[in-house]
Amino acid sequence: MRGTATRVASPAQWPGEPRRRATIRDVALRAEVSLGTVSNVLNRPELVAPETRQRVLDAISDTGFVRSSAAHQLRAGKSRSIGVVILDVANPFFTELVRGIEHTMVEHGYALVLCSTDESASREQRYLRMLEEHRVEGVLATPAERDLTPFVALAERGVTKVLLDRPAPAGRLCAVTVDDARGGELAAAHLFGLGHRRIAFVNGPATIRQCADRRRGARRAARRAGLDAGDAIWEVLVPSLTAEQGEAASARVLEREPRPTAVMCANDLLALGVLKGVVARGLRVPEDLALIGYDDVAFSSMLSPALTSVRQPKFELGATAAGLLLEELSGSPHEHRQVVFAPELEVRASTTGAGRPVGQSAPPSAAAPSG
Amino acid sequence: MRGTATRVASPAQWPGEPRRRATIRDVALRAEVSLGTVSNVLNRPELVAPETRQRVLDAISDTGFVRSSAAHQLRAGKSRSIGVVILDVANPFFTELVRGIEHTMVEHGYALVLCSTDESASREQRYLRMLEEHRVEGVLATPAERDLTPFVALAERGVTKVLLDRPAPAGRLCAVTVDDARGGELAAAHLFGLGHRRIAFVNGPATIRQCADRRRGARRAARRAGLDAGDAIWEVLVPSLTAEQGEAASARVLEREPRPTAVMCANDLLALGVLKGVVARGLRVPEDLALIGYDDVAFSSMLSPALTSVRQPKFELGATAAGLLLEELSGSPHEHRQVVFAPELEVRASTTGAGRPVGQSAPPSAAAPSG
DNA sequence: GTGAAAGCGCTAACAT
DNA sequence: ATGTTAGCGCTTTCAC
Repeated sequence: MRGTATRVASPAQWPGEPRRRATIRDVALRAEVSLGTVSNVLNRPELVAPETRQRVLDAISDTGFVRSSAAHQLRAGKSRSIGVVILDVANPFFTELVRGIEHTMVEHGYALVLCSTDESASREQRYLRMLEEHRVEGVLATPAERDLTPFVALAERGVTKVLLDRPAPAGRLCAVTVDDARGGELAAAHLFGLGHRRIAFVNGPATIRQCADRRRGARRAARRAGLDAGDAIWEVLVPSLTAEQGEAASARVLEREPRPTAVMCANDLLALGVLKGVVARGLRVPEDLALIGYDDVAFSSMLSPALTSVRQPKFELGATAAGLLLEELSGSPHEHRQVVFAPELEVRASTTGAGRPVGQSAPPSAAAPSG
Repeated sequence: MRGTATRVASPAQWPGEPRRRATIRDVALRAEVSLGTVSNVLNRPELVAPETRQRVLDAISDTGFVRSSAAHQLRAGKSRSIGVVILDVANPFFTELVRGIEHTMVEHGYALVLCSTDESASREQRYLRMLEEHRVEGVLATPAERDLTPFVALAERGVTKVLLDRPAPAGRLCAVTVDDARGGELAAAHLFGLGHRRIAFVNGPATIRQCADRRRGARRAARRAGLDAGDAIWEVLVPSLTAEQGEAASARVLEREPRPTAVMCANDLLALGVLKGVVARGLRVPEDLALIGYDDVAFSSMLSPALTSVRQPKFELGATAAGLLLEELSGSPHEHRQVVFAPELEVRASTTGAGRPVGQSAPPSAAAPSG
């Protein structure tokens, strides 16, 4: 007789009991079918008779059954998850990137495990280990160190990997980057085009690839403008790319004789600090000093004056990286590729004065400062 | 004979072969010990003779063995991971919170699965499902909707849970919040204390609890200052808490007759927008209009003038939530608790004019505007 | 269309 | 100190 359960698969548990989670077996018992049938309802419902299927579905909701992804993964061999290793969750550049990644991965049914290393190699190490234990199918990462061996090693142990914002050793890995030299060139060329001839470049250490590349681009722009890079660009080094460092650097910039007519910063945070320092000294931007940032983070357009900046396609960067990973995971014949995005110059009032504040006519374009 | 392997546990796999991952069994074969011994080396090394242990360790590194957390979890019944569900990864408030959580959880050997819902109930639903499938031991979450039933349901299915920045139904769940009414009161009281009598409050919809609470606090401050809340505080409603909305609101604020002497914003982004709009119209902050934000996000102190704001202890909020979760997970007798943090007023130049720019003497405190 | 059974990689209790 | 063994919850042939 159907109605007589031989074993209790009770969803209404004994109160006080630490309630065991329902398994596929409990569902089978309650629906009075076999274990395999429940699995079929879960994975290939079309194989199961509608009536049976419904009974199983009811049993599932009655018991509050939720499949165990551990058991699933163990049996099926795939975790349907990927690891994302970034340098800093608190940095808007990376969070935009993550959104891009999430957008495409979630669509394909993958879960993201996000790891923020705070640029520490040991934290990175721990996280990579954890991701490997979780058998993530792939990893998207911005390496904390120059040395890529841990990543190449991981790749050789069979974990598919795509590098973010970091070129890979040719042919060994896929990578998605932005052309930072081009970005530096865009920024500097913009300033030279406006007539500036003495530019301060507030930059981070050359050990950071992005900083080195942007510097290279800026110097290229100088040469292309027929200038001597050493004369036209005066580099002010800061240890880290923060607003505090920018403010400190502004003092050094303004003391310099002859005073630079423009400041170019390695990122928007530095520019924010410079802006604060400059304004505090009673100088006007861009009339007394033009200012340009890098990254075009969300608040840049809202500053007064709005900050000219170089935009990186952060969301697309993430989405593309995810796409490459999916391609590689799909198993279709795959050649490691590097995708390089082009940065874009976003011109605003901090260099041209041409911002158009609401309800007030735009001031005339600032005259090019005398060389 | 030891040296004669009966089966190949070769780490040097056949090239072209999709290389199977080494299992504990491969390690045992290579180290010529039993499966259980390898497990012991992994989990209770003190039980294994040093010499044997070393042989196993060598075999582990030779084979590139990495334990499968799926199998581990299946057997051991614990996933050593928790889920963190936030509204928006791109919001600095949440990323600081996450850092706080990560800080304490990683110390205790837990992995974090971060989920950003973008305030969508359906995404939240999907994520909760996924977390449950992963058998996370607990969930820290900021619910996307007012309705907490999905969370309470989850809790009743045995997943430990702590609510973030959201009070819980009494005794049903743990929760960690900041006293937003108090924060609103602090901000408004500060302005009243400076002599302001006509304050514009740029606020989001009352359906957002934080907005409603901050409003309530502001009105309480008015009453405590012996003022009529309706006269002293003029609310300007915006649909979302963004800089764009702040800029738009600034126009409305300035058109009002008599013009308010101060603006209080429901968050720093709104304040940033207001600042931009106000400056664009040629008004000075705080001389013509004082401005105060909420959240004290990173860039606020770097604005010109530096923004007075109400700080929320974001990191501690996260760390405390993680602590509550750990306590509950530890199985020790536990009563659901609500921890309420006190916000703090961070006074800067945008209300007092007393900022002290580097290398320049501080201007005298702005005189209180006439009532 | 449904059920029985093998086994994914690991842990822990027990035997030696 | 080391080996043997029974599952954890699930998927997936393969019979029926």
